Parts: sequence; C-alpha cells; structure tokens
Amino acid sequence: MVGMRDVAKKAGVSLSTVSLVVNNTGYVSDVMRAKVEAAMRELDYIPNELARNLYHDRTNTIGVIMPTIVHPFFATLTAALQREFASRGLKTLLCSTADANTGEGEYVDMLQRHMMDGIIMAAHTEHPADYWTSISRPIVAFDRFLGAGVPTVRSDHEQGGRLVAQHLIASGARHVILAGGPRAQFSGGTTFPTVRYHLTVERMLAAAGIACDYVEVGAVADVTAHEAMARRIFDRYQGVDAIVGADVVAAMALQEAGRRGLDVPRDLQVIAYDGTLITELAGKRLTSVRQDFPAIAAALADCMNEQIAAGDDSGRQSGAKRSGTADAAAADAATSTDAAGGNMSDGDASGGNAVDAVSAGVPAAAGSDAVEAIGGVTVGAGEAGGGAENERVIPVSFIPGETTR
Amino acid sequence: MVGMRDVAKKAGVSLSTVSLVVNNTGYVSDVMRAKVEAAMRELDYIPNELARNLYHDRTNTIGVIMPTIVHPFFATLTAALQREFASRGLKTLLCSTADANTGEGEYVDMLQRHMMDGIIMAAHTEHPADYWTSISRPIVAFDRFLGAGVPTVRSDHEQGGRLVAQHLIASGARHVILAGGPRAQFSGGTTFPTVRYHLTVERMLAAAGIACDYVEVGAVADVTAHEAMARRIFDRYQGVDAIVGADVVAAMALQEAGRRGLDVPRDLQVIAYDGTLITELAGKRLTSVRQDFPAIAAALADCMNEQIAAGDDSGRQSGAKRSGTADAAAADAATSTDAAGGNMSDGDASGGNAVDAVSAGVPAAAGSDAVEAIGGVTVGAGEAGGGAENERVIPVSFIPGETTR
DNA sequence: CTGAAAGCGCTTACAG
DNA sequence: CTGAAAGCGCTTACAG
Repeated sequence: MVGMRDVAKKAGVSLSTVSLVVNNTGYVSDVMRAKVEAAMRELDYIPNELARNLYHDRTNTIGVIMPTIVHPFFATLTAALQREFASRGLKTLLCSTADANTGEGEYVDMLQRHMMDGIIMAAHTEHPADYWTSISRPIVAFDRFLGAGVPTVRSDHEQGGRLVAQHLIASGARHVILAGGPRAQFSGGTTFPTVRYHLTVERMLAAAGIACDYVEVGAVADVTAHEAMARRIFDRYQGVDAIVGADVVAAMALQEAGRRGLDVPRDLQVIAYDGTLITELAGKRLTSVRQDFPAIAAALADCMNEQIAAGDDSGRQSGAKRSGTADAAAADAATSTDAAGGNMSDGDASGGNAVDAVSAGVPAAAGSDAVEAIGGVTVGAGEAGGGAENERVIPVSFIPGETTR
Repeated sequence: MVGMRDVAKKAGVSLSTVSLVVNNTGYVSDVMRAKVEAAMRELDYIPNELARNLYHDRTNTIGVIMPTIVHPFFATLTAALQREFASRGLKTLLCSTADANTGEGEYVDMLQRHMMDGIIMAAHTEHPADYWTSISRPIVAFDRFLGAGVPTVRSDHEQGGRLVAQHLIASGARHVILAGGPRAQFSGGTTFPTVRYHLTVERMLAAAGIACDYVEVGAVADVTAHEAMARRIFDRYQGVDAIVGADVVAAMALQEAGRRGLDVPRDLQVIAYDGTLITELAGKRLTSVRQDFPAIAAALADCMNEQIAAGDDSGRQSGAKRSGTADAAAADAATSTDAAGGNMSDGDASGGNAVDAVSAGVPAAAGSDAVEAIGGVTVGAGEAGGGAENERVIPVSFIPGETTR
C-alpha cells in the first residue's frame, strides 16, 4: 500500500507538505504543489481515511436503527435519511434490529466505541430512559421519547388524527376500526407519541357520535400477522364501514375486503397512515395521510448535527483552531474525487451547518400550523412521556385516493 | 476520553497488558487480569475501535450499493445482506445511487480510502469493465457482470423463465406480455444476466405457439413510471391474457386491470417476478417467482469473504502470525459487550470462515438443479458478457397465488 | 507471564 | 512557505 511517506519521498518534500496538498489546507507554493501532485499521480496515491478518522475521532458515519427495512415505512425513512446524510457528507450505517436478531444494544456499543458519530433511533426499545440518558454520545430519536436530553423528531400526529377524523365525519362513516400497535404501549410512561393520533381520532369521532373500535396489529416487522388481523376485523365487527391503519395494514384490509365482495369505497372506506409506495400498489390507490419523509430526515439530520457539535465542545479543545481551517472549507461538495488527488478535506459537514446548529437551539415546531390548537381536542403531553421540549414536529398531509368517498 | 493509558496507569500495569486483557489474547495472570478489569470498570473504559481499525486496516464494514431501498426488491435484498453480514460480525453501509444523486463512483472512492472492506454492487453502472477490474479491492456483483475477476451472484433466471413459461403454457395463455428493463441493455456486451430469463420465456412460448410481446418499463427506481406503463399495455395490446413482470410492475398491472373491469385470473393472469412482500399486498395475492434472498445474501457474503481473504494475502505479510491468534478466537459471537470489558477481538469473521474461503475457490453452482439443462433452450453465456466462471447461481421457486389459473 | 518500544497512516501546532 | 516532531489510541513482535 502506497502511503503519504512514499509520496513525500518521491516528491522530495516532507510529510507535512504532502498532507497540506492532499487536504488543500494552508499555503503551499505552486512548485511544491506540482511536485507533490505529480508524485501522487505516479504512485496512484489514495489517502487512507482510517488514519484521519483516528486523529479526528470522527467517522462521518451515522447509524440508523430501524426494526426492518423490509417494511416500506422504514425503507422510505431510511432512504430519506441516507439521501439527507449523503448531501451533508455523512455515511449511513444500516442497523436493523428485527433483521439481525440483535437489539439496539450492539449498535449503541458501536457508537460508544466510536465506530459511528451518532445514532438515529427509530426502533422499539425496552431499555428505560436512564439507559438512554446515560449514553453521552449523539442520539436522536424518531417518533418516540427516549429520555430527557434525547431530542425527538416526529410527524404531527394530532394533525393526522384530525385530518382522518374530519374526513370520516364528513363522509358519513358510522363504524370505524382503528388498527394500530399494542394498546398497552400507549399508557403510562409510553415512549410512543403515536398515541396522540389515536386519541385525537377517538375523541373527535366520539364527539360526532361515530362508533370506533381499536384493533391491535402484530409487531411492525411481522407483515404476515396483518393478514390474520384483517380477517379478524371483518369476522368480529360486522357493520364496519371504515378502516384506518398503517399502509401495510390498510392494504391487507383492502385485499380482504375484496375477497369478501365488499365494494370499496361504497361499502367500506380505507385510509392508510404513512403514505409509502404501498398506497400506489394495493389494488386501488389508497387514500392516505402522508408523512413528510424528506422533512423528517432533514430535521433528524439537523438534530444530529447539533448533538455532534455539542459533543465536540465538551471534548478535547482542538476546536480553538477550527475556525482557522474554515477558509479552506470552500470546496464543500468536492468529496467525490476520482482516484487520487483532489480535495479530500472532511469536517466540512459540521462546519457548513454551523448556522443551523446555532439557530436551532430553541425547541422548534416545523410548520406553523403544527402548533395550532387541535379542534376542541386536548391531548395531554404528559401522558406521552413528557417530551414537549427538544422535540420537532413535522406536518402531515391528506392524500385522497380511490378508497374513500 | 478515557483511554488504555489511563487504565494501565490506574491498574499499575503496562499498556500491553491492558491490551491483552481487553482482547482476551495471550496469557495474563489472574491477578493482573483482575487489576486491569477493575480499573476498566472504575474508569468506564471503552476501547476505541478506530485505533484498532487503523492498525488492522479493517473496518469490518461492507458497502452495499443499491439503486434505492424504497424499491421493495432492493429493500429485501439489503435487509437480507444486513442480517447475513451482522451474523458474520460485519456492518452494512448503505450506499444508494438513486436516493443520493450520486453514482457508484463516490462509494468506490470510499472503498479505496479504506472506509469499507468491500462493496456489494447491485446497482446499474455505466462504468466499463476495465474500470471495475482496475479496482484492486474486494467487490462482488449481484445479478450483473462487471468484468473479469469480479465474482457474480444471481438467481437462476433460466429456471425462473422455465417456470413461468411452463405455467403459461399449461394454463392455456394465448397472448403474453413480458415487462422488463430497457431491451437495449440486453444486447451486445450486456451486464445483465436477466436477459436469460426473458430469452428463455420467449423461446419456450414461441415453441408453444403463444404470442409474446416485450414491454419496456422505466428505470427500476421510478415506481410511478410503472403506472403509465400498465395503462400502455392495456391500451396497445387488446387481447392480452397474461402479464409477467417484477412485483411492482405486476401490482400496477393488477390495479389497472381492476380499473378496466378485467377479472383476474379469468380474463388475465399476472405473474410477479421477485417475490417481495408486495405480492402479499397488491389487492390479490400475486403468483410469483420468488428469489431466494437469504441464499443470495449468504452467497454474496461468502464471495466477499473470499475476496477479502485474497486481498489479505497479497498485502502486508502480518498474516504469518494470524494463525497464532486463532486460539483466542473462540469467543465468536461475543461481539456485543455491554459497556466496558469483555471480549472485543475482531478478525474472527474471516478466521471463522476460513473453511468456506478455501473450499470455494472453485466456481460453484449453488443448488444442484441450477446446472440442469434448460428444457430444450440454450442461452449463450457469451451474449451476456462472458461471466460463466466466478459466478454463483441461486435457484428460484414458483409460488402460486390468486392471480393465475 | 510482563513491559518498553516501534508502528498503523495521517494531522497539526511549532520552529525555522 | 516548509520540515522535524509529537501524537491520535491501540497492537504486536521482541526482550526480559
């Protein structure tokens, strides 16, 4: 393997000069630079990122912990994150808890061992809050409260609930089935903000005198369980004329309705919650509440940046000279260099987003209508685990399809 | 950050002793070990993996290059890979070409800079064969020929074609539409083995006197394009009574058939190729040819191991003592240690699979019936880019659903 | 069985 | 503007 030393020798300069050229840092005379570049080219020199990682204590890699990306929801979220991170010069390490027969513990270990710069936590966890708060490394949660100090990003489920309920009321539904996760997860110190969506729907429907039953579906990863659940709904609740559930559940319900000769949307309305591509493939275009995956990913990445920046300050104070290298940080997007040579500087990711990191210290609700009052319904923040601060809420939207009236 | 040096100081021993304890390598007296372990616990010591990575020139990370994991096929494949790699102590870096607006070049760069140990290439590439062969680092291709020396894993598309054709013939189909990628990609020095599947179907149907038209669908990542394509099929080919295409395409065709009042399977049969969960959610359970994702992932991982092992030999010859550490490699699955302490040895992944690596030097066809003759049909290996050697072929299976007779 | 020493490949103050 | 030196945190022959 050809290293910097070889280049230096060949070019007849010192190691540091080569380093300066490679990183496009500081001042190097044109002659020197030319000599070094020629040597790099001749030797086919490619810098070893591992070495810089060690020095900087950074991998520029974020772990995303998902139950399973086989599930379209998490596939879509993961894809959005990967894209967002990539645009910020960060890599995405796929950490699947359901696919890998391993809990999140292993991934947290990796975080602690400095194999990643941070973790996005979007999977179920049985660890208590103090487990999460004791981890003094960057963690951002998606759609769940992990503990004080761990920022959360989620969709505006109250708004989602409102949109669903409003439609059901307006379309004259009389008996609605709400399908969702184990109800037990929603009580006490739940970590799931999703409860707000269900509560909102239930209260609004109740106020309108519409019957509403809650049905528990299996674990999110277990897609086949959804089929049995769809059958159960129709067997047990005869007069049902509307079903609301995650995309996959809605698709299953639609399929089962077809087998039973029900006309959708005349006899039965189906509303999908999520808005993945399943809504396009389910036999009919599913009416859905769409979560804004790009916005969610951007908010998660912003939070992550802040967490990482905060960690930098408390650590080794090499930050004094950080601003000094900023002048060389101009070549931002020039990360992809073919073979040797070129600009290989890193650290730009955090540098470039410094503005965001500063302005985002305040708990912000993205989207102005996210903070509006929930039409007559009040959902106690307390019952969802008390994460009102350090939480970012992303608006959703209602997309009419072929499965509602 | 507390480092090994701190532990050594606290325990009153040398750095190397701490290292031996941490890695559970070599012989350390019980007293020493106890002292070190106590110190580790008190200081909450967690080894920094970056440092060992630098020394070993290994990250234990494999990059998987996919067009987009929003597409269920690649989501399923990626999930299977992640699981397989995790079981071998390897991490999965998600490299998406469609989601990230970046070609595979950037990821190859990362491979060259030693940020990953290898790459699984499952996305489209416009780079010519000599680009790929010139990369002297581990690469394994999925379902495409990248160039001599780059091993390939793929499903047995001839078998898939046979299964599809046999069913169509037996069920009395008269006009079949085959939907697939741009036909141009299949001619000349194509990198797509999939051509074999299409050719097999076409020849068998032709021999049986059944009409068969080929329709090109948009890029794999563009799901919405599939809808327009479905419409086009029905508009243009009136008498169609069978459609064969990837899961997503089949689902779209089924949906469009419903809108046009066609009865599936009476008027129209639909066969999906892939077998992802889409087949369960498409309105009717899709009959499908299922690719064996776990087996594919295992084969890809095996190939990757071989590639990595081969690279080790040619590199720095520290391999002489590699067998010396084998006695300490007993604790194989003990990678996940909570907080400090415990066994943190790596290198087991390659060590443990040494047997595979050795026996797999021969080009092997996984699954015995994969090598059987293709019922009267011969597909020239040459027209698909000449990758007969260094190729592993995984059998598929035909799963009857509700969309065929 | 234990310790001092050199090194993994690169980066960065610090003198010149 | 350039070079010699120390260091990132850990690993491993090599002497004792």
